[in-house]
Amino acid sequence: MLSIRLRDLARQVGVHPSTVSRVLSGDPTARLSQTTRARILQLAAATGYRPNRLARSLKIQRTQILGMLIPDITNPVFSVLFRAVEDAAGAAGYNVILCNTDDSPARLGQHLRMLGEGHVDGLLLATAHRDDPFIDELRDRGMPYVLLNRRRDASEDCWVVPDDRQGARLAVAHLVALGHRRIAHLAGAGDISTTATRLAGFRDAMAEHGLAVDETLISEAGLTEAAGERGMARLLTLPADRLPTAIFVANDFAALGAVAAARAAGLRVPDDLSVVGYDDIPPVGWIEPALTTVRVPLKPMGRLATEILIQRLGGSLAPAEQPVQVTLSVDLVVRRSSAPPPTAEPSFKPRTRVSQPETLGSLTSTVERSTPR
Amino acid sequence: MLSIRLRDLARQVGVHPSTVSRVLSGDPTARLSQTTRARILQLAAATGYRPNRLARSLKIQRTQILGMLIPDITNPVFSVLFRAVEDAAGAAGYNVILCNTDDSPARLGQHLRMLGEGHVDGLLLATAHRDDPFIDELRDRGMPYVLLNRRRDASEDCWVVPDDRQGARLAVAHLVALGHRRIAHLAGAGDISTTATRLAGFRDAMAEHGLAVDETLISEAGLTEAAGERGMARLLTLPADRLPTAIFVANDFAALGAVAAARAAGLRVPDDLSVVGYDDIPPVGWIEPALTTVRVPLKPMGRLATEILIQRLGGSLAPAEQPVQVTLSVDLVVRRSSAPPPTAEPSFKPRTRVSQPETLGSLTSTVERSTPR
DNA sequence: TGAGTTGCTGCAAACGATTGCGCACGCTAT
DNA sequence: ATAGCGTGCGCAATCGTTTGCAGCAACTCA
Repeated sequence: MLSIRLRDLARQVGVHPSTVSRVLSGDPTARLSQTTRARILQLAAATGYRPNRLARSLKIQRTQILGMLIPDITNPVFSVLFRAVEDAAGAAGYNVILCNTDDSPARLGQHLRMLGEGHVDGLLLATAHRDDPFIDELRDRGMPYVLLNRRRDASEDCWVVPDDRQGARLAVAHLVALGHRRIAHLAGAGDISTTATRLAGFRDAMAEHGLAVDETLISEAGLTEAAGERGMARLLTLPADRLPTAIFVANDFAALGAVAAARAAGLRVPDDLSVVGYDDIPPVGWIEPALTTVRVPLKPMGRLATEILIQRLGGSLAPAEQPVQVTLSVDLVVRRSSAPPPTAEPSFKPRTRVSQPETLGSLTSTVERSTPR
Repeated sequence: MLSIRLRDLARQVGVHPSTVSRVLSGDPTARLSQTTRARILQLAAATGYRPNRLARSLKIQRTQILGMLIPDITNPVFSVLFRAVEDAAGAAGYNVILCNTDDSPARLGQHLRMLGEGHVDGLLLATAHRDDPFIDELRDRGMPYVLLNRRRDASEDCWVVPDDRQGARLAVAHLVALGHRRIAHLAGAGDISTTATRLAGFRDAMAEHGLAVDETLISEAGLTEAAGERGMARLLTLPADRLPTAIFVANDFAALGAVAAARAAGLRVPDDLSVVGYDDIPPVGWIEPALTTVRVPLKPMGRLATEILIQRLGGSLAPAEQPVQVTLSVDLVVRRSSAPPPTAEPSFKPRTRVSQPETLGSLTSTVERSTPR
């Protein structure tokens, strides 16, 4: 990249580099004659001069680059999240460096080290664990960041997360309304806020409906399709009278696995077993049966987190500022994987409206057309 | 990011900054006493010193950052591609800035301008059009780049693309072997190399099998689900005796749309209509019926392109070097969306082996288990 | 003893921008 | 005539590194 420099421009116009800099950066305090301004502008346009951002960044201590860490871009949850982040960042003149960690502390640390060496102004983190020590380090070094999707426990971090407690309640309320009583839950890792909250929400919702939680129906499986298969397979070893008639799964991938395992065991979905997933990634609308799931507002989350981060960067970086913590409402998308349980008559209250004063989110459910696509 | 500087370290140890720099960057030509070396290393570790990459980059004229441009990360084709790129880049010590263009020239130009201002060492482009003028500009400015997935016509660019001609032939050979004679094609845009080549390959393959191409069965639709629906709907307006019994679609998204439109018109897939897609994005293995499609080796493509780019960066940047141009073999994944045509008896040669001396790729097909997942 | 070699480190100029400060000029007011 | 002020621009330091070159001691060899 052999490029023309500020100095070259200045020499050609016959002025000092500082003058060119002032003209080009539109310094409002500078008093410049219209003639030199015009000559500089014209020559800059003619030569196609582009300032060297590297030098500029070094001087002004800002790169206009953000870093984003996610487990895996191949997962639609994160690709949608990133897309929203990149759009919002681009609109504000920022670029984004994206790093996949596979939730491995080693890769996380490695990326964080690279990013911490000065090339990024701030960080969007979608990889947080509930007690993540890496984030403390960032905080100590004064690197601005916002957590996305997952958050830490009792922290002073800024974050934007979905209302997972509400999501779990919507799912359970839906299944209960259909007539289910024995409801299982396939949980994710306990050290991740999203899945931990979904589990807690599940327990709460069961209690609110006066249903005892059978601990054998709760298992920590994981968030992959394979994990869902294993978790479901484990449940299916229970004696027939203790089998669940419905299952709420911590995310859509695992739900896909659960459906596969149930079918492999000869069960029909939703006739013999209702399945509710979480996230609403696009493919689950296409499969047979289309999955009932909790929709997480990924795009607004990504946009919001980015705007919060950028605002922090622009403003005073006083670390004493109040952290911004946002919980976004989710909603239930009812498709074809959920139905009344085999033996039961349909619930006498097919559309129960559960009171839940302490959550902000609405309890509305979206019902989608379920015609073949 | 209040950070300790090289100078601070030097002062504490009582040596000149240059000495510290030499120790820390492991300069092989420098002859340094073991004692100073040890003291510097120790203090650096103790203080957690991290060199400022920005300053370093400015000096050495390399940022260790790559840029990648793609239409949309939300499309699995590109998220898998990016994942492979990021892995390969990370292994070589590079970060990657990712930009979505939505195939819009405006956004492309905007991103290219930002990236061209000095923060990236090279570019991976998955957005090329067959006569892309933006790329000429890059070339003129001496910015190293490698095209990925799509390429330009008759150019001196480096690129890594799938063998789309072979892919189209595999698809057609498969359909012909099943007994199909009236085969339609839903094409993508003509100014993009992948889809243009798939169309050309389709024509060639039909000719090779002695089948006339009915031009009314070829339509340029687009690469989205909606485009596939529209394209299929258009075909379905043909009189019954001119309808195709099979359709080869330029990508999986459009194939999904085609399946939906066919069903909406009362056709069964594959009983009344066979559908073959392209790319093999993960969801098409989950849907009902699982889609027969051409698998593109996205991960190897991404890895290879990155390695080529990085090698160029490391070596002499002589622009006179021979461009590296790689075409990767694809293969056919036979699932459930393709079957013999309604009226015909199965082909007498169910597994024809077509000779195609001029392509390098093998003609093997992969047959997947098609049990419900 | 003196010239040449080797081992270690400092000096200072880059890289390409930004920016506080001050100088010189021309104008007005006293 | 001189002080005072506004305008337009140049000077030079700075951001935090890297690196070619020079210099100085101690040691080797004739």
